[in-house]
Amino acid sequence: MLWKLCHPKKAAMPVQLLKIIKGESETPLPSHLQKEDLKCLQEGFDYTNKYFQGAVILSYPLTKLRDGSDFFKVVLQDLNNSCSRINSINVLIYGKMAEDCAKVMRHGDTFVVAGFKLSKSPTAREDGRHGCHLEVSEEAGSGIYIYTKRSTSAASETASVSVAPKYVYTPLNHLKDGTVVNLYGIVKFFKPPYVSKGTDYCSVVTLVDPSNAKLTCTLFSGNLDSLPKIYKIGDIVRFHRIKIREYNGQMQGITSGGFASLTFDGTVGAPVVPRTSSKLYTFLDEEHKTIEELRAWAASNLSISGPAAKLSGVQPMLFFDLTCQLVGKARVDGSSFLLKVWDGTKCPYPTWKVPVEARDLEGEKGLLHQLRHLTVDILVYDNHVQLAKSLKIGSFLRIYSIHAKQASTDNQDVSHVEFHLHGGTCYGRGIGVLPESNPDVKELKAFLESVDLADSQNVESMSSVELDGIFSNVTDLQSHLQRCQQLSVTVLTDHQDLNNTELKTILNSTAPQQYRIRAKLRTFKPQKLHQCIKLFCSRCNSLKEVPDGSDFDLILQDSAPTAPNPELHNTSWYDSVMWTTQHQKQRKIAIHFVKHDEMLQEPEDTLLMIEGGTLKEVSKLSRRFKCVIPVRSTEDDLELLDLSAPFLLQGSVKYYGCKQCSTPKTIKSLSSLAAEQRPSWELTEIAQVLGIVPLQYVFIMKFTLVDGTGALNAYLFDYEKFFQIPASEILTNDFLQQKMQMTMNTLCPPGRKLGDLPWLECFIKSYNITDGMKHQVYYQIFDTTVAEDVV
DNA sequence: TTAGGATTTG
Repeated sequence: MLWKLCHPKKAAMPVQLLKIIKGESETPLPSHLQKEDLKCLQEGFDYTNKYFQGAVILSYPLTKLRDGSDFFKVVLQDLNNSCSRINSINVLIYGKMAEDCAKVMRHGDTFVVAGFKLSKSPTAREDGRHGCHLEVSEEAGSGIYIYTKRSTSAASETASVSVAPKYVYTPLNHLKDGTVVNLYGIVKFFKPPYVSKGTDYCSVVTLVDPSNAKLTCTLFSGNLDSLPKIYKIGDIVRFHRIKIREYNGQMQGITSGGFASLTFDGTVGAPVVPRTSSKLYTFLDEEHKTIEELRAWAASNLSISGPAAKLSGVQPMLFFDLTCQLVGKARVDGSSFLLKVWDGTKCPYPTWKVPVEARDLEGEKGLLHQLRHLTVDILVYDNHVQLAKSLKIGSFLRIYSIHAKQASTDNQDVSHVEFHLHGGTCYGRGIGVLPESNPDVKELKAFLESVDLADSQNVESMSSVELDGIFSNVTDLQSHLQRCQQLSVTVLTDHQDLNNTELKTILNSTAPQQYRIRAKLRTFKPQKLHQCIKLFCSRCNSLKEVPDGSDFDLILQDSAPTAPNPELHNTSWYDSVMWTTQHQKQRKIAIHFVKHDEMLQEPEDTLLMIEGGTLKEVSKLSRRFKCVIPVRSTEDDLELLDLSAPFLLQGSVKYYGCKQCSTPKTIKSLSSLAAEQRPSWELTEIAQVLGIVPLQYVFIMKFTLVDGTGALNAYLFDYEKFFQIPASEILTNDFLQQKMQMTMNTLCPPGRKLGDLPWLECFIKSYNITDGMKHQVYYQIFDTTVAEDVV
């Protein structure tokens, strides 16, 4: 059966039409609805989840009530009870539904009325119909489905038209005991679905909304798929037909018949795509707006914690949520089960390995071996075992509230970290499977693909037990180490035909010249590696320190009092949204989404400009969108902030402009890029149209090289080539920092005698610097890179 | 029916 959802073009139209294009003549009704026969209809019963079906035998003209609203009356005959004395009933339709029904309905159509109210019919004596009539309206959450035999315009296929119910949503501070309601809420806390002690899965969800009321819901379902697909705090849910009860003096939500949910990403600007297992649901433009409003409210009124921890950021003794991929799993005993997972980063502490029988370990052997230094063992207990067993190798998981337990082994003083998912569901402890479409999974997948597996196989980081597994005997191991010591840990990317020159010869020669050398790295500066990253202007050749994030925060705070100028909103080349925070100082935030061909692009391709945002908000947006430009309003255009602040953020990288060389232009200049065929939003292009000379991130280090004939200091000036790490990314990437630290440990292993240091093959050039009367020769490393088996 | 938020103690 093929359903087509015809979305209303304008938000003003409150109904949605569903048409069947091909297939059977009968349309399935929402599964929570139960059929009620005419003879069973009795006053005083709840017909919220019931429906009555009959043929239209009579209809009255559409009229208006005194208050101006529409009213429409039809008579339905119960075809199953055609021989009963009373076989017809009046249906009174109010409001917008009346108008819609009058428009589409014809005599002979089959009419389904769902979620109605039953009242005494004042005309029963005269018309001889049922003693009660049905009352139907959008406000009551009613639904009307009309089946018709009429042919459609093009083909004579069976078409059915239904007027979908319009739902009324109750704010969380207006909930009453014993009612069944529809509601929206922002997830403040949740327990991912787990196996209850009864027959169903259970999920506990606590919601908040702008009324500031809180509601904890206990949801049960035998079908895992029909529980809300919540992945993180801050997600937004829409619940239909949730029952409200009082428990311990507080309102509580609980699943009732016909419960249905939609879940949305709570991030401002993210696509509004509902997550649901239901194939048939209503979602109107109006509701789209509700989601956007809730997102904006949450962004300014709730503190939703940042990204979850990576293995590289594990803090011993604490609990954390981990987004990861399942590589292996194994049975341990009746009450515990082992999951082997990775997230591409390396845990900085020694971690335990749970001993299991090789035959019990499920997963691809080759991959398990290849990733052995990056995977961690998570032991899950009790109620989590059943779910853990059912997980598929390769799937992406979010494991909530893992305990990083610090422990030491009896025979060793060295402590290690153990990962436990204890029994119970306190603090949302549990396991959730994330779909591949999840943005966090997409990001993780891309990262996992970028991980160079050679990184983790550095001999330095292996224990002797692990080495024993690779080298079958001690002789093998020794010869491997010797080979490592003789081979160069760096290689030339050019000039391989040149012969080596001794350092003594170079020191005694005039500059400028170029040499190939073979030397050892005795020491280097700075020892604190983060200090070697600088910003470089290639126009004026100046070097600057990378500003601290707090500088940027201050600039943002300083510009916050300049309120966004509404006259600059929604131009031909960008769409704007603005809202005001509700806590403390009322702060106005505006986001301008740059369009292409009058359309918004996917977030990952979108450039946006933000006014009034905090550091946290700006950083969050830059992770989701391609480019973020912080701006402020003037009278006639948006402008960049002070050049001490980044003029552009991409992912976690902040790009700065040279204060000496830049002449910032108005933001309007960007519209020329937006109009391009395929705006690529490249840093250099954006900088150019904005009149900015961008500063480049570089590694600057001083290497003290020795070769037995002499020692010289050579500078390393590198964007990416030498370490094979982009200088722009290392400051915000733990993994790259570890990688660089490991590389330096290999080039210059701490605590080694000179004779035990590895050889470096380098290309250097000498040059003259004259500072006043002082003349000096300097050396710089170039066309050299760290050897592949080192990084 | 189940759970009803508020870390296991392996």
